[in-house]
Amino acid sequence: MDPRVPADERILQAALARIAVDGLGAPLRTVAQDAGVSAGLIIHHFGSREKLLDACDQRVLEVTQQQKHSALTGGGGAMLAQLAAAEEYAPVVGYVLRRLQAGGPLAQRLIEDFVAGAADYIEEGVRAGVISPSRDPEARVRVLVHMALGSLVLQLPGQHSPLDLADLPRWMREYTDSLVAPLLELYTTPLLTDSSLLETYLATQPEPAAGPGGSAPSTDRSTP
Amino acid sequence: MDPRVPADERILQAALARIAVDGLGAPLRTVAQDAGVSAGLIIHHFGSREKLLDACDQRVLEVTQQQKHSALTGGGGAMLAQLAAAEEYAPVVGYVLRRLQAGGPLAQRLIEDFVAGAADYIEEGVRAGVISPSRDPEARVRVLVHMALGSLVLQLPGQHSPLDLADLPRWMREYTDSLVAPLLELYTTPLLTDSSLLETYLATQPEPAAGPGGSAPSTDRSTP
DNA sequence: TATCGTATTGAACGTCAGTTCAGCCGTGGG
DNA sequence: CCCACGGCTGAACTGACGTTCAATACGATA
Repeated sequence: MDPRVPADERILQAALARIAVDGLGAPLRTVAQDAGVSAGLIIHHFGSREKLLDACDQRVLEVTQQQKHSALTGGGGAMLAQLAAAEEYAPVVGYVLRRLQAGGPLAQRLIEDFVAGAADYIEEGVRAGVISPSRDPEARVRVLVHMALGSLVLQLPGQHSPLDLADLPRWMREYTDSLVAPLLELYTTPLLTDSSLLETYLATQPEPAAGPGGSAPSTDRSTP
Repeated sequence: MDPRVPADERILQAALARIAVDGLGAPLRTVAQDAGVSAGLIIHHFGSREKLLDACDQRVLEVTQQQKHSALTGGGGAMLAQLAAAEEYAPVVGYVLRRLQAGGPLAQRLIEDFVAGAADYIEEGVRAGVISPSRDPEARVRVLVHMALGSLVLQLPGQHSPLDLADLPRWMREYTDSLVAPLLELYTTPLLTDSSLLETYLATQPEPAAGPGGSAPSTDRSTP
């Protein structure tokens, strides 16, 4: 790899790409080889494997924060698709997908970020009159984002099958394309012909919670 | 564990439960301890760790096949919730969630099974008049199931955080409950106020594919 | 030039996990 | 009674991986 960029940066990028391809749990030595350095140097710069992953997480958050204004067209995952289209970001997107797949704190954090971003976008749509208002906008956005990201994660190859980074943009585009038609139909024509289900359900439920957190389940992630 | 049931069966059940709790990659020795046998005996009976997982997969398929007629109320994941409610099945459900999380062939297979099951259920709803017909029923079911299962998988704890089996029924119920209100709204009131998006999109697309496989992307799982 | 600190390496270490293997033990048949 | 055999164990082997460490190369500084 290009030795003009400092070793620690090379290591970070190699780690993002390698983990995107091989999944979390990619061996340190593999990352080292990709970066053209020894395994010991990674420890020297980052302290431990864990810390290296922390640095990757940090980098990811920087990139996604800076891209926050991106559109969430189509249900949520399209921001990722859009990012992945700029091929320099493919490693970051692949890493994000692997993180979402693996679960854990960063996954939750990223999901919340996506929810927040989508909330703004959806609200705009509501103001513009192209999206229906909701009784519980927070809960609705949460559901939409969970479904969009979740269905994307389900398409990932196994944790030990490689993810082809060069092919990632095409792959994501292909999948999101396959979703557009049924999603548009689903979001245009009501799935349920009878609104009595909703009404009777609402009749038995209290008003949607007003405070932050909405109707999400317990946030205790330790014993779900 | 009860020594009246044969050792190989005890091992299988221990493996299902332990993997549900600790994720795939739970050490053989841990499973062995749970089953009250030595690690060597697992190899003796199943040949290798890989083969043991194959046996678990087989067992899962038997259980889900036999439960195929279950309802998919609420969007798809509810079959799992229903199964998990019968606490003897909690290990199987946990194992399925771990498998879906990890991706790979069994995950794809299970998803396809769920799609098939949901297709029947949805079709019934359409005939009964409570669910709108679709231009592309297969694609619609696929999207619904992917979204339902995907959002569920996203809620799982990290692969190395334990999943509390005893709490699984309550946990799943809590999550699906939190989905009911926004989902009912989403499926009763059109999200998009204007059908022109759908119409203009359909105008640029050919008829939905008629053959099996629908509008799914390439089925090549090796290099997505 | 001498020196010091930083970057970097390659070998070695400890651990963990899957697998192998030699043997033990109880049971049923000769 | 003896023995063979299948279930079963525990120790040992092997490979992978994170981490440590002593040694080296290099560049800045006095």
